[in-house]
Amino acid sequence: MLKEQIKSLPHECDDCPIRHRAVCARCDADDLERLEEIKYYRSFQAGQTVIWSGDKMDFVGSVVSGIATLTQTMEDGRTQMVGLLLPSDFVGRPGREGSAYDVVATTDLMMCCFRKKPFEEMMETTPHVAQRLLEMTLDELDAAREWMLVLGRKTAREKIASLLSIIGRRDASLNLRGTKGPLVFDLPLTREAMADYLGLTLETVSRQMSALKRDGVITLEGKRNVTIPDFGRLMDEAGDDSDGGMFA
Amino acid sequence: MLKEQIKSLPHECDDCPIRHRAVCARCDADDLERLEEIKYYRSFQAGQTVIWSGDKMDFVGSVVSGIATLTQTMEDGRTQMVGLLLPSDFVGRPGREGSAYDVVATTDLMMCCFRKKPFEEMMETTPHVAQRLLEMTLDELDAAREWMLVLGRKTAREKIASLLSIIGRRDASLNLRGTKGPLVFDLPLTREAMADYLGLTLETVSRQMSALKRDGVITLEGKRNVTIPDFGRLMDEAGDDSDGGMFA
DNA sequence: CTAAAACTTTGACACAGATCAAACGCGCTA
DNA sequence: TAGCGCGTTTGATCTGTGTCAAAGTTTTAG
Repeated sequence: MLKEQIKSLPHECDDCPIRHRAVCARCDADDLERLEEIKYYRSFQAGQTVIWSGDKMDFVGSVVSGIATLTQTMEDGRTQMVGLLLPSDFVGRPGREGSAYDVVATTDLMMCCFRKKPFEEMMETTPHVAQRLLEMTLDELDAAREWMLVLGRKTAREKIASLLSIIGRRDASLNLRGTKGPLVFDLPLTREAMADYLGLTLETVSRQMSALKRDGVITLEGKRNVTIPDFGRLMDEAGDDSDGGMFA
Repeated sequence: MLKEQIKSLPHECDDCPIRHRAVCARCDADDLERLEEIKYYRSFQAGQTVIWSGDKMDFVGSVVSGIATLTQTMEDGRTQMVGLLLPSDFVGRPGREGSAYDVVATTDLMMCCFRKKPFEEMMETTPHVAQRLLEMTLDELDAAREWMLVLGRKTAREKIASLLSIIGRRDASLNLRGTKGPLVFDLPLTREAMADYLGLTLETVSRQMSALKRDGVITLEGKRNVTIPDFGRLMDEAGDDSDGGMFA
C-alpha cells in the first residue's frame, strides 16, 4: 500500500537515489541492486522534526511527497528558513556527520532514504551519482543566492510576491501544468513560516497578503487557498524578471 | 616570472583544477598532463569585470590571488552581492552556458582557468574531480545559507560584525595564522561593496563601523586597515556562536 | 603642489516594518 | 450548542535604517 502510494506520485524512477531526476537513465542493473539494499522509506506527520540541527545524520535521501523546511535558529530565538524541501529535493550531505539545520515536516511527509555510509561508498565508484548530485547542489546554490537578493534588497510586498511566485511555479511544475492562465494552490506554510522565510514578522506578512488581495494581485479562499489570476502581474510585483531558479 | 609569482602563493598544488584543495593528492600523471593542455592564466586589474551576468562563459577556474565579488542586480539598480571570491575559490558552473552573476575584481586578480568543454569531459572520466567539486559546492551552499540568516534576521551592527569576522577568519587562515590574539588586515571592500553584501546602505555601514570603533570592538587605521583586538568579542557582536562557514 | 575625483563620515529627517495589543474566525471537543 | 485554542487580521505606536544633503578625507591626475 505504501509502495502503491509512492508509485502513484509523479516521478521518473523509483529506485534512483535522486528521485524524480534525470540521473535515473544512467543507473544500470548493478547500481539499482545495490541501492535497493540500502534504501528504506520513512514517513513523518505534519509538525514532526525530521532532524535537529547538530544531530548526527546516518542517512541521506529525498522527499517523495509532502513538504519540509530547513531552518537556522540563533541563540535568542530568531529563526531564518533557508530552504523549502518539496518532492524530489535531496536532503543531507554526503561526507558530513551532522545536520547544520533543523528539518521540519510542515505537512505529512514521505521520504526515501539511503543509509549514508554505503551511499557514500557507492558515490566513490559510481561517477554519475556524484555528477548528478553536483548538478542538483549547484541548482540549490543558485536558488540560495537568488534568495539572498530577496532577503537583502526587496521590500515586504516584493518578498511576499517572490515567495508566492516560487511556490506557484513549483506547484505548477509538480502538477505538470504551465504558468499560463490562473494558478490555484494551497499555501503549505503558516503566516509565521512565511515570515521566517522572508525575514519579516508574521504581522507584516499578513498585512501584505491583505494588500495584495485588495489590489487584485491574488485571491484568497479562506487563509490558505491562493488564486493567482495573472502570473505575469505577480512577477512584476516581485520585481523579478528572471526565471527564478529557487527550487528549480 | 608569472610562474614564480604563482608558486610563491600558499597553495597545495599548481596543477590541480581546484587549487589549494585536497583533491590534488588524488591526481595522477595522466590527469595532470590533460589538465596542463587546457590550463591558462588570466589576470585582471582592480575594478575590471571578469564576467557579465548572462554572458557566455567558456571557462571555469579558480582564484589564485586577489579578490572578486559575485553580484546580482535588479532592473532598477538595486544590487546584492551573493559571494566573495577569495584565493582558492572556484568560479563557473560546469554544465551551464552563461553566468548568472556579475563577477568583478575588487583588487588585482589572478585566475587559473580551464577551457570549459574539455574540463567537463574530464569530469566525466575522472570521478574524484566531480566529488571534490561537490564537496566545495556543498561548502558554498552552507555558506550561502548562513548568509541568509545574516541578511534576514540580523541588525546592522550584527551584520557588520559578521562580515568582519568572516573576512578576518578567512584572512587568518590564508596566512596560516589562528584567530587567537589581535587580528590585523586590510578590508578588501569599499563601504559601498560592504553595503551591497549586507543589504544595507553605505551610510549605515559607515555609521556602524564608527560605532564599533567607538565601542572598542575594532580599531581603524585609515579607512581600510582593521584591527580586531578580541575575536571572541566580535563574534558576540555578530550574535554568532557557530564557526561560521562562509568561504570556509 | 594643486585640483579634481572618489570615497567616507556625519547630520537631520522620513518612513517601512517591528512591536505591542486586541479582536476575529474557524475547527476542535465536550 | 458553548467554550477553548490556534492561527490570522487589524490597529496604534515606536524605532532602525533609508534618504537626502553637506562636509571631510584620501587618492589620482595634471
